[in-house]
Amino acid sequence: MDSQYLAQLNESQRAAATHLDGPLLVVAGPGSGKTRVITCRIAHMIASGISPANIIALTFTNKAAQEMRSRLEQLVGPSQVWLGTFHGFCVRLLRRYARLVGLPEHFNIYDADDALALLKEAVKASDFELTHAPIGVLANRISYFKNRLVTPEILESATLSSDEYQVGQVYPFYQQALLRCGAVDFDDILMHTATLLRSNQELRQQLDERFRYVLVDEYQDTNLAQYVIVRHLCVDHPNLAATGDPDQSIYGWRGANVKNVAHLERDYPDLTVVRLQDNYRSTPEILTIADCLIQNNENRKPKELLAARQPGNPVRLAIYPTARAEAEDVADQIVALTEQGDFHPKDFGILYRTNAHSRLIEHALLRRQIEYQLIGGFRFFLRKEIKDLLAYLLLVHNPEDGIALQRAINTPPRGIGKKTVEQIASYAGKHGLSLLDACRQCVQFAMLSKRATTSLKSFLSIYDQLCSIVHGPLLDLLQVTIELTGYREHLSKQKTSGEESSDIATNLDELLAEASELDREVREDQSALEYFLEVAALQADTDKLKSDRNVVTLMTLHAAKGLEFSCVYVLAVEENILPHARSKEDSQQLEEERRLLFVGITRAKDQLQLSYAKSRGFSGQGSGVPSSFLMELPRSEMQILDKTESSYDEYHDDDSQDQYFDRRPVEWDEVSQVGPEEQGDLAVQFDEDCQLPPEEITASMRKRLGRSASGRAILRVGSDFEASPPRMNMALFQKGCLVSHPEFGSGEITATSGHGPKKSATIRFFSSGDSRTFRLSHVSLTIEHPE
DNA sequence: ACTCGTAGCCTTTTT
DNA sequence: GGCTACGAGT
Repeated sequence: MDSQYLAQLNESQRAAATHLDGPLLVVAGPGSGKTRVITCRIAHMIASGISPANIIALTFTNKAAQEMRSRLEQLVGPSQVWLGTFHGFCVRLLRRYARLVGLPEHFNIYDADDALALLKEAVKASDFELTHAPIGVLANRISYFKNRLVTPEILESATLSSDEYQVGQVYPFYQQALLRCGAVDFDDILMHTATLLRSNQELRQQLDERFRYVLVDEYQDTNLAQYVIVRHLCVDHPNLAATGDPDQSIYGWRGANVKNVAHLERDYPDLTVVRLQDNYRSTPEILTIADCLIQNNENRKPKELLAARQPGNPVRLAIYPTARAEAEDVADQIVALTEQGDFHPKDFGILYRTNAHSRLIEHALLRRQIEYQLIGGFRFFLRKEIKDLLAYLLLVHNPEDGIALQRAINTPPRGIGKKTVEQIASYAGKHGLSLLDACRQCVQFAMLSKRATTSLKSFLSIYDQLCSIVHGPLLDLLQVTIELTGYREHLSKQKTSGEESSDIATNLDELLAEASELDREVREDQSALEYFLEVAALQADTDKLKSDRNVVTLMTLHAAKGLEFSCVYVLAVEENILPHARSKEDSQQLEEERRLLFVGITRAKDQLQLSYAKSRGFSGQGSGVPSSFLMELPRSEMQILDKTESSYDEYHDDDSQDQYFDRRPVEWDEVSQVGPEEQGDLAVQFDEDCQLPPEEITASMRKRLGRSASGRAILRVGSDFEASPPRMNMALFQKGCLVSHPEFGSGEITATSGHGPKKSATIRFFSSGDSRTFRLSHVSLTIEHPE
């Protein structure tokens, strides 16, 4: 029975899965069967007599938790194992022990919008001018503080750089405001929990005892707060099993600290480390590319990716004239591949750096009537109509919630304007009242205009009626809210196009459906309302991703972590986009960007295309410069699809959807030889006479990057190693040399560094004036002899 | 108090 | 290209 599922595991997987007591670190490369190991391990633990109630497994996303739960259920059926996200777990704890950290039990959870609104108020209240930092930056800084457990109190006694000074001034005000509203933001959820565990020994011991076996997934993405939480749960029972991959650490900007992985060895000297290096997901071609890329990270322990699969297709690097062409071609490819019947829509994942990049590809897919699901962007619960209604529920749940009140008080518009709210707020401030109580007193003492008083009365009456049914079914509560507020009438009055209003109606229905579903699944000891609000606050959009829908998936690289697709397209691999412009100053951040691309690449099972466009529609960004990461990839191992020199208009004519076929005259297997007309074009000139020390020659030099005169797509595969490997004298590339780069044109070498296969040259290009550094073994340079 | 128009601002990535 | 915040008009 035990052996049934253990037998499916390889040796190291089994070692990890059968480890019971004591600290364990599983370093699991992409596609190495990590989730399977975790679920098998839990199953094994239960089979070995460990009570499921003593086991907790923490993930970052609900999606990951669900995946794990369903796979565990396949093995052992429903169990009492605590399986959930960090945030979900922490909220549960905080609900129970709210008072220990100074929170009301019915605290509300603020999403980014609410938190930002509150921060704005706090900034106003603090009387500091924000001439320099935009509010968003401020919010990020505060978030960063919180993730590192820097409380306002600590901040007081700290010396701040001028950069941090402003944040230091505003942060305490913001935190006070949250407290007054009886609310927490996302970061508070972790920070308060860490505080709770740190300052309550007894409770800590209790929980340590209760959760004797702790599993943490994606450990490389834990921040200090999460580290502290986990650490405090694993003192008396140090049975912590962390799984992760430092190469997939992509949340440093959110305070995640890869060093937490290394700290495990410090904290637990008897740590058992298991490495899962066999990759069952991707073809060797894809893994080679991934490996070449990630090796460029200096700050990294070498790690191998061992391909378990048979060779497949080469990875493709596609170059497009415009972002539009990129989108259209990718869509064409998907049409072609699905029509051939080899792939289904659900096999495709289209990944990009920022949400904004989804637009063009969405258009392209829409026009071809390819169904897709877009992950990220705006979440369901962030929609205006949803938030409007939720504001009432939040207020009913927690009367202190000033942000919710301000949203609800005049939606739908009932004549309570800014001015009135200001008066109420100032009255509340003076008397130390919540906004809601201030409202009541203002009505009672008739302190406002008659009109405002009447409106306020009706608002308060709605509120009171809702409160009276708060313990009933959630569905009723929502429906009564809609009725009493006249929300539907309000919507129909709005001048929205038919399409939009039907969208909104659908959203409302969906909300009601969700509510009635929660009514059914809510546990006895829990308030349906509270549960609902938690779900609304903590459910990310990625969680709604449904792998059973047979549609193409679009999402950011971040959201793609943990997923896999047969065919992956990574769009806009361009300088200032994939190494994002804002991450280039700092080498740490740059490496994180590299890991991000690594994550993208390793999502692919069978086919992978990386692409960039020479021009990308809107202003400034991504001026068509390929990502420096692409320079780190061996062209010899890739297929180049260059669509830049063809006439895009011609290609783009309406009924030209077969263009993709037309322009792939060369099949995968036929591409080893170079046509005669192209030989003169060979990008690399070889000096046959020159004797080289062997280390000056690398396999990667045996490459050919070709492009036909007509500019038609030329496919090259560098597997023809036997075909007289040409030798190039790297010594020829010296400072002052004039060279030509296949993608950037002519330039001058301004510096060289390194030796042997690592030798690289810095080139200043004449056209752009930019300097870039290339590893010579990875780039095809032509030496230009000035005649 | 609300609606409509425009100018300036953006733009990472997410629980 | 898209949204938001702010301002003038009703």
